[in-house]
Amino acid sequence: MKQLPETTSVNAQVLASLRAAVISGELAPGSLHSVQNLATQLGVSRTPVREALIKLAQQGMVRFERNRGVRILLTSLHDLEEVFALRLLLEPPAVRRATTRLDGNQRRELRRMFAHMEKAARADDEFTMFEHDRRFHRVLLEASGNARLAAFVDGLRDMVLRRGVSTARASRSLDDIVAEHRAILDLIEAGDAEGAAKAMREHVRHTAELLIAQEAGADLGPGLAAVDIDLDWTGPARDHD
Amino acid sequence: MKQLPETTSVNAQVLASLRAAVISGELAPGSLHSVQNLATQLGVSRTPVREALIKLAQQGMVRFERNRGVRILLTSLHDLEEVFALRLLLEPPAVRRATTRLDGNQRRELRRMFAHMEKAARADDEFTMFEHDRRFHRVLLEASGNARLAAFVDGLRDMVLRRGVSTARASRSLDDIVAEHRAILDLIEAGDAEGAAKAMREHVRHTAELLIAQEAGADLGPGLAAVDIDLDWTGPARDHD
DNA sequence: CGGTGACGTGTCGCATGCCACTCTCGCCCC
DNA sequence: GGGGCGAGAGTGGCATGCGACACGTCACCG
Repeated sequence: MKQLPETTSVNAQVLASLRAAVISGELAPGSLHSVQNLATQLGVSRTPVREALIKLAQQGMVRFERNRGVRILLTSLHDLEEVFALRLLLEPPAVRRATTRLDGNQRRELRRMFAHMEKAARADDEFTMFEHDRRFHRVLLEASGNARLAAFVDGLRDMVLRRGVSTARASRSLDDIVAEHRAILDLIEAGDAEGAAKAMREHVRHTAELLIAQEAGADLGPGLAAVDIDLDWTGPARDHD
Repeated sequence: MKQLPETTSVNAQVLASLRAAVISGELAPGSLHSVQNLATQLGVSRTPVREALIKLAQQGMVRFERNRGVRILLTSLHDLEEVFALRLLLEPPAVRRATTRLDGNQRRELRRMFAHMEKAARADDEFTMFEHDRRFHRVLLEASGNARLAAFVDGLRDMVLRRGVSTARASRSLDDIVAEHRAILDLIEAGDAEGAAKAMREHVRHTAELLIAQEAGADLGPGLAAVDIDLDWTGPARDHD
């Protein structure tokens, strides 16, 4: 038997497909779909589709509307604020912790992800870039030793991807993004937990500001992207830099 | 028609029942159950039970084992560490934020929850006490304006309840718990965001230490509850007080 | 001509059928 | 008597049946 034991369940495949469809915008935000239709398109029955949608609903990507269909939820400005406020609270401490706990495999994996990011950036391959960006962050989160934290933050990224993938380019080059990750990686390699945490904080904050400014601009028309939002709940004294 | 439109779906009822059963220990940690059995006991079909279990599985309370049944997961020491590390990272900033954003209704609700806690403590009604404890925290989390944060932290409490409800009494009286909440409430009422955040931090940390020490004692035998755990990832310089 | 109500279509939520797989237990062979 | 194996019961995962409800349409009535 050469048949590999890696028989991914139908449910998992459907979940991946639907998640990708929502993120890519193939299922437009705000639109309504029936489970039956989605099931037919995916070539499976309604059950696994419904179960996958339940999971997505728990994550906040869709919402069931009784006897009407399933609504693809849109990512509002407030959603972005929530996501980045949480990432600002969680990722820097996770990196601080990860720096001292990283084992050999994780360190190697982190370097590998970063290398892929660099390569993708040189090739101007946006999709691959963000793919490994996400995995870079995930390795760090898992290295913190807190699986719940890792899963939660990783899930938050889905919300952002829908807005971010195709728009981030406008305001920040792929090289800039790589540079921010390089800073984080270097400080981790140097064992500077505090510096790495601070670098991560700046990275997340920077990303947040660009995305939110852009989103606000898109909502309110061009030119008035300066919205008064404070994402950073971290400390007692906040000075808007 | 006086029939209220509040017809809770079967799924929601099943979800509540199963969650309560897991938390109360009626479904013992580590035990295996079939969907068919649970459905029969609840008087419904397999479908809503399965869907509710999928939600619980996403939350980490149970796990599906193919062709074997549904495993009720146990809360390990490490799980408690994860939960409280997250609560320490999230709840103090949430309270800091909530203090300045609390509206009239929320403030009233907060006072009401606290009053119920006091009353339950006087009546030595542990269950009602923890019920309103949870709602007290939830009001605060929601007042922070971050719904994702509120939902996430509230979900984390399920993990703790299973261990906490029947054991917390051993090391801390209900009055002590009320006192910690009174401190938080007073500082919020006084508009002292920083103080309230600090009080919340101490409250969570205190709860964590008691539960974890107790759990570690239960696991390793009595007398060696002094386990080296640092939950607090918050800042650069940690001094174990 | 405008409003209203009944009907038809489409949908979810719940129930049930079906299949492949796992585990157990007892029988049969050695 | 002991050990291996096969049949049966039980399970989750997927497919499908079924009823109640929401909404759009259109005919009918005022």
